[in-house]
Amino acid sequence: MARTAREELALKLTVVLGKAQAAVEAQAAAHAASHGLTLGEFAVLEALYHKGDLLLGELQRKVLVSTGGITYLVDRLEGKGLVRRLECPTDRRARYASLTREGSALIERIFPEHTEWLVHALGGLSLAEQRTAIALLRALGQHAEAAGSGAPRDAA
Amino acid sequence: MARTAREELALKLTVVLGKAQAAVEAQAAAHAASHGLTLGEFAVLEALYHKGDLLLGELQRKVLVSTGGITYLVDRLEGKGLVRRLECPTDRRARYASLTREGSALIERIFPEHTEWLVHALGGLSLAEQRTAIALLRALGQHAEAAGSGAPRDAA
DNA sequence: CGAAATTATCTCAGTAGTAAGAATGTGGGA
DNA sequence: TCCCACATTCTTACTACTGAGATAATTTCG
Repeated sequence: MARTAREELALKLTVVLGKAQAAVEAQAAAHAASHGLTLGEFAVLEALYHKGDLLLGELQRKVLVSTGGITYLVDRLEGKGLVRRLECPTDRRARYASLTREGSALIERIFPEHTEWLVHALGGLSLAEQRTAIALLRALGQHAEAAGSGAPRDAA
Repeated sequence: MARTAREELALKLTVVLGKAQAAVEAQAAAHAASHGLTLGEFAVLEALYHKGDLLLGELQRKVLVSTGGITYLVDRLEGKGLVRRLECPTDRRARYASLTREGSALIERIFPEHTEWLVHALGGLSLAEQRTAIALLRALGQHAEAAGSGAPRDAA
């Protein structure tokens, strides 16, 4: 029942991938929390900051939450006065999410800080190593996502 | 306000790290769910399978949940008849978590499948690339975790 | 010994999120 | 035009988990 090298590597890679991501996410979450935001809220503000007003559906796909989740997230940000909903002139089902003046000022102020935190957190790798890691993780992610449809040895 | 290469890389690395991990986790969760388990439940069974009976505190640190979380997880597994609590003979506060016969049979059966799913999900990288990724992610995780105490430019 | 600090688990209220389905609106044929 | 499939958001019930504090047992040490 000896485990193959391939299996050994897969188990180890899964573990270190999870731990590395958790550690980086914890850093990012700590920074967001220091401004009273969750990571999801930060992600919404950041998306609106860099892309301008977005339909809730577009935002939902960008932030990677469920449809119920984006409603909940935007509700919270609206409650904090950072985001508001705008009607869509061409489709009465749809709503835009849009930064308020306060939301815009907040994200403009804290996004550079956020970047600094990430630079700090990722400082364990040289720039060249980071480039290598990006390439490997991109390939890994794309393959894993594609593998999503279909179990191993699936005939489909 | 040009962004430095270092900042650009940090942002990109954070994104691809998160996506890659999410894609792999989704695969692992899908496999666990196909046997009626959450990833947390699977992790508990796996830990007990490979390490033998563990105190709840040991298990909690291994599975990376809060103290309340491990109580909840073990409650669920006890409800499913896969795990039972045993008293500790030398410390009346403590309890061991221990696989039942069914729990043992289940994890013994599905752990190899789980490994296969991971091998499949990680197949986007060659074995050599996986070794490189493991080394990089290990360094990344260790540094990020250590950076946990102390914001960037923190004097502490 | 006995008080204080520590450790181990559990309880409880709250949180961020999912999933399914309802409500509403849109647009393309027959 | 009317109908129907689809798109978009919201609602509701639920889930997995956290964090703070409660409880109880153990260890430390004056």
